[in-house]
Amino acid sequence: MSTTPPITLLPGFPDGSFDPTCPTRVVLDHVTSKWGVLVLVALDDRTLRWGELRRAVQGVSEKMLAQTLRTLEADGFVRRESFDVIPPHVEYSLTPLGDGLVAHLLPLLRWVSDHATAIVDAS
Amino acid sequence: MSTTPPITLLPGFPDGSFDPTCPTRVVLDHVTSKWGVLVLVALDDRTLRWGELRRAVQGVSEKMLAQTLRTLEADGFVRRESFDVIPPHVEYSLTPLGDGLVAHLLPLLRWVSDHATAIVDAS
DNA sequence: GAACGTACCTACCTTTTGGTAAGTACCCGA
DNA sequence: TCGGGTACTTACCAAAAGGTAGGTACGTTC
Repeated sequence: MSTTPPITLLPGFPDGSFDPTCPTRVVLDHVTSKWGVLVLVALDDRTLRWGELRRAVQGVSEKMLAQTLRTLEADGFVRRESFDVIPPHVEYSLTPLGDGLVAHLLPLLRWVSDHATAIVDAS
Repeated sequence: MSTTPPITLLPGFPDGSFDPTCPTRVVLDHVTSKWGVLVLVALDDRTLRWGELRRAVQGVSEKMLAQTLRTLEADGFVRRESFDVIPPHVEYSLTPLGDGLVAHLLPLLRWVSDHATAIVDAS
């Protein structure tokens, strides 16, 4: 009660999701990075090659796609399978962990997609 | 079939959520901005004052909190109520639209929170 | 009367993010 | 042999994001 009131953390998240050093923050930043959501949702229920991903996630640069994929792969959301053939062939898909994440991202993106026009028009 | 194959857009999102100029992208960027998710979830089911929000969303600077709140208010997710008293008193809460959004953000944050430690440890 | 709390805003500077363009290595079709 | 397609990486630069520190205005408390 003396310096800063110890009252306000966050109900329902007693584990410290709101602590800046918490792993939740790190993972949340990866997922909600500029291209994270789009790449993950693009891979929902299907396997795509590098070039297909680029065309699916319109506007992403090669550099950003590579960086995003590396992060998501390191987190265990995306599986990269490389076939050692002469014109390179690489396939990207979701891991079971990625499936679990995307199950929550899809309804979110759907909701945003449904309301976006009204929201932008109003502001 | 001639230049770039017209095959790959995104199934389930024929409206153009993956077009860089689409409103969905704009709103998604606001919501998934560094502090957007945290601020929105902090306001779930309760009204907070400026100072309470700062303490709740640990690590946010005043500048960023103000900027985030202005964006979310302009989008119609957050309501700002200012009482014209001499020590300033301002309350922030979710609008019905904000409620709808947070309904999807909560399970996402819960999932991330539940898996974050394992994910970070593995990478 | 000095400090503190309220809710901000502004200028300045640094850090991070992201885009562009080029390069790599190999093969295939024209 | 020239260009195109495959899947990237790297260097360089611009833009955006974000932090710090200060200021504002007023009243209450010490």
